[in-house]
Amino acid sequence: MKKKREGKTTSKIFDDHDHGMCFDDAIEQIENYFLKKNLQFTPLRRKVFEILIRDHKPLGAYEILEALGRDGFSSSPPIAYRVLDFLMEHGFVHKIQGLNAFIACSHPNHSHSPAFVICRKCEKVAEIDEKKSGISFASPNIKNFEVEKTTVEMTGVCTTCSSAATI
Amino acid sequence: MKKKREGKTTSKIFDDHDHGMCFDDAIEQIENYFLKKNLQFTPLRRKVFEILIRDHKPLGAYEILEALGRDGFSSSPPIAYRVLDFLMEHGFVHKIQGLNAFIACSHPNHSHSPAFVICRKCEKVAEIDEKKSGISFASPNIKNFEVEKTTVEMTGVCTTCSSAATI
DNA sequence: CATAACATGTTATAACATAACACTACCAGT
DNA sequence: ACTGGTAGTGTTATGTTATAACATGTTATG
Repeated sequence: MKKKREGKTTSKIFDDHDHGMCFDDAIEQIENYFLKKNLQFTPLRRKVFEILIRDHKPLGAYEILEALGRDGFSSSPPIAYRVLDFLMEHGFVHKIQGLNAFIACSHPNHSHSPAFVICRKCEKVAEIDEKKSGISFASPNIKNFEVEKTTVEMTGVCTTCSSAATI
Repeated sequence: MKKKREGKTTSKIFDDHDHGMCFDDAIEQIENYFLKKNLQFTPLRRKVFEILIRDHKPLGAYEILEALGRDGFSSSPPIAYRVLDFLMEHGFVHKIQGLNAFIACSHPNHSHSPAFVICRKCEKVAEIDEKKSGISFASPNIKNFEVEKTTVEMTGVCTTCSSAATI
């Protein structure tokens, strides 16, 4: 394995929601959304989403595949990538470019341009609002260019990791 | 090839600098920087930088390797990745995460957090200032987290591509 | 029930990236 | 000059991430 993605520790910014609640809510929200949009929330799609929302940390496609395999699903790469693409299209999953990994959306009811804070030591990731981040997309439209999608990732070290150890 | 990276067309935002000038200036700037910092601007490093600044478009590591091979350098993967890492450390090259590609820095004299505008049709990329982008990092520091590096990429369609064809 | 659209399965391979080690050149201290 | 350290490059092998292409199954609909 190139990286471990274990997530030993935790910093405040990463803990501002009730995760048990988040899980149930998230499942309900995605169910409602799919119903409303007449999309199929198939067992495979449900499983992939559950794997992601359960851990609520970024998982690589091949980690998701392993989990699928353990749960009796097919685990050849296109399976994961297709479902992930689908869930991303509808905003329930985001890709963390800096980690080549995928994470369940923390704010599925907003139509938002997500921003992520990534600890390079514990690899915990928080999805944040523009407001909280101190970042602001005052006008996401640039002259002569129509922006369709924004990627914003902030990498650094969380308090817990920085206080815990030698850099 | 998975992708072509041809860059057929052009939109205003992508053309706001004199590229001939940019090339010479850039070489001079990097030379001065290396001199000042007592770093070696070796033939290999120079060549990689030239390849990138010459095209001034994002190139994949393996495209750079091909170019190195054509110019008589070794072209095994670590060669490119090592030099690219080195040039990135010093801010002369950036990685475009959305394309798994590398591009020479357009503003090497700023110490900046670059932002990129990427046309998903022609794959042209522009590096922009915070100000021009309408984006602003009002306070890149987040409570309980020290941001070391930001990734900002805006993907969409440039005017030329959108006016040229059916979406 | 035909058929179109969608979903999943499978094989193979492409594209991207790093580990580990070898070799050379150069410089500093003795 | 010898020694040892550092930096740069070269090489082999392999690890990791992602997609193409095609087959099969499943569902909704006329």
